[in-house]
Amino acid sequence: MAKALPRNAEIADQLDLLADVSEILGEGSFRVVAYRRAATRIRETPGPVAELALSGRATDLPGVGKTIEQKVVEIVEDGEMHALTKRRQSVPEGVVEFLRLPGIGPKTAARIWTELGVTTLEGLQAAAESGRLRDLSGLGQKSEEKVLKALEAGAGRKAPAENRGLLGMALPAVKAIVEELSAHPAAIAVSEAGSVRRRRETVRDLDFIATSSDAPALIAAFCESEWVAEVVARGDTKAIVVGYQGLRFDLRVVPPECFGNVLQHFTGSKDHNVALREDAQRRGLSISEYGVTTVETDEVVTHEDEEALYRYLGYQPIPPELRENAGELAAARDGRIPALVELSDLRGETHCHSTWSSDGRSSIEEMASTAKGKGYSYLCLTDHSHYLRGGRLEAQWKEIDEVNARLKPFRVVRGIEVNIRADGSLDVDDAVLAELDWVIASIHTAFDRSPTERILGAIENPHVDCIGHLTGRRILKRPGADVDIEKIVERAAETGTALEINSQPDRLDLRDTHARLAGEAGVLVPISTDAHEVPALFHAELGVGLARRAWLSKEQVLNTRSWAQISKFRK
DNA sequence: GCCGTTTTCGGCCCGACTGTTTTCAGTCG
Repeated sequence: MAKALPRNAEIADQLDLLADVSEILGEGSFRVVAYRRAATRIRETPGPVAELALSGRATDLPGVGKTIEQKVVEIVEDGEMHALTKRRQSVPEGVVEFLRLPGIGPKTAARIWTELGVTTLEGLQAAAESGRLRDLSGLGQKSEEKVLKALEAGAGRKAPAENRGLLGMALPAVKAIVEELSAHPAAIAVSEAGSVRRRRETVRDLDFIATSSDAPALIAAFCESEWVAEVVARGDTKAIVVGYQGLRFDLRVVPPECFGNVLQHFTGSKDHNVALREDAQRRGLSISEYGVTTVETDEVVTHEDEEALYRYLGYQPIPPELRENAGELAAARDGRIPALVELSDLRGETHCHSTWSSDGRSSIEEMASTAKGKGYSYLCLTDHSHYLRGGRLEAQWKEIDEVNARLKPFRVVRGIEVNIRADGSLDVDDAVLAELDWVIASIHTAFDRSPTERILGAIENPHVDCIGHLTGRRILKRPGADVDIEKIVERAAETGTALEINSQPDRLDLRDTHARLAGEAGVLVPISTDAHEVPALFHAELGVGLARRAWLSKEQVLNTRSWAQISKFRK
């Protein structure tokens, strides 16, 4: 068997570590920024970057030049990045962990190491407790307290991802707060901001921007809401509170004339803003949250809304979901931002369950009438295959027919979710699959046993219409199968097999970069909920957010079509 | 180390906050 190529995440981690270590060693900061930028780009690339590097095409990625490409090749050919190996020999491992503590950056970490001789988190704790940390100029008692507090909370050892929550958990709260603040008499405009507005799959702090006729009154309403468990900070124009679910909410009230500038700034992403500002700077403009300054004349222009701001800077307005510095600025400059799919474009559900699956909690009729109430015209009922053996499939069809008779012209489609076994076979015979109107094939077990080959096998089956939750990941819990996304997308496109965006809050699978690749290849991507009960049908909104992050338009999303149109698309 | 609708060399986002300081470096988002 050929040597496995390093995953993009591993390459990116090594570059980030190289950046950390280099920074502690006091090396040129622009090189450090370059390492980090390349790491982010590589982490967000859907296909294997190692393969690109080997064929000399990694330099096509923005932020990756000849030198970094060579470093990737080193990982493949020598099993290590030499620059990293060399620097790690001079910097103790524990010193890198100092960087994760609040208030400690590379300069401070280096001084704790070289001036105090402390090289471990335990040593750092001891130094802080015995008051030796304040021996360093610039550090005092408060610094010691902050370090101790963070260490006691387990910081340093914890991966940053563990502090994040699912978008699906935060979004309902965010929408409720926007609604509540908007209804306040002192509110003029209220918007969500930050990563939740970009619909990132996980979020940490939740940001709101508002304009108001009476800022302190709006701040007061925010801080005194009944869902607030703790007020962390409260001023006249800014407040931070923590809700009972443990989420942190941050409200800023700003003057109406610069609402667009502030909202743009706090929506991010950081990388998008940096790239936007660099681009502007080359044209003699300086951008901040307060406005756009023409450097030569010192003239400042502010904007009440974001669209006007982007137009002033020479771009098409860029939807928040695209602001990740992944090509959106060049596209917006050339007028190539697509019209992204919207929730209201969906016309049906393509993956859901009922009480016919033992983990389902709602009846067929409950699911169907809810879908109908949402304005859908069809719902593919795709109960798990193993609950439909021994005549149960026919019995289920009888119930479907009865429901259809009652809900006409709404249609419940006879579908199934078949399991792709560990050996790659499907757990339902082809003869049975041939009788169904919609077949989803999914991996549910043995994610590490040749997942790519098993999925490709399912794609080749003439009865399989769609692959369910491609990688099987559970966000913040398990990483999902390491699939060869390019190969899968290619065969899916050639065979006319759909690849779903599964909207379950902890799945969101295809993930954004994979869905973007699928869309570019011409694969039709349904946005499904995989709902096992009525309320989960409303998770479609999360899938739509993901599809928008993947640059997908209405035309690229399968279930923006009628069932008659989809029937024609089937193999 | 990367990059170019002024550049293949000489640039590289912007401002707030913190803790420690009498003017600022480091950190953070």
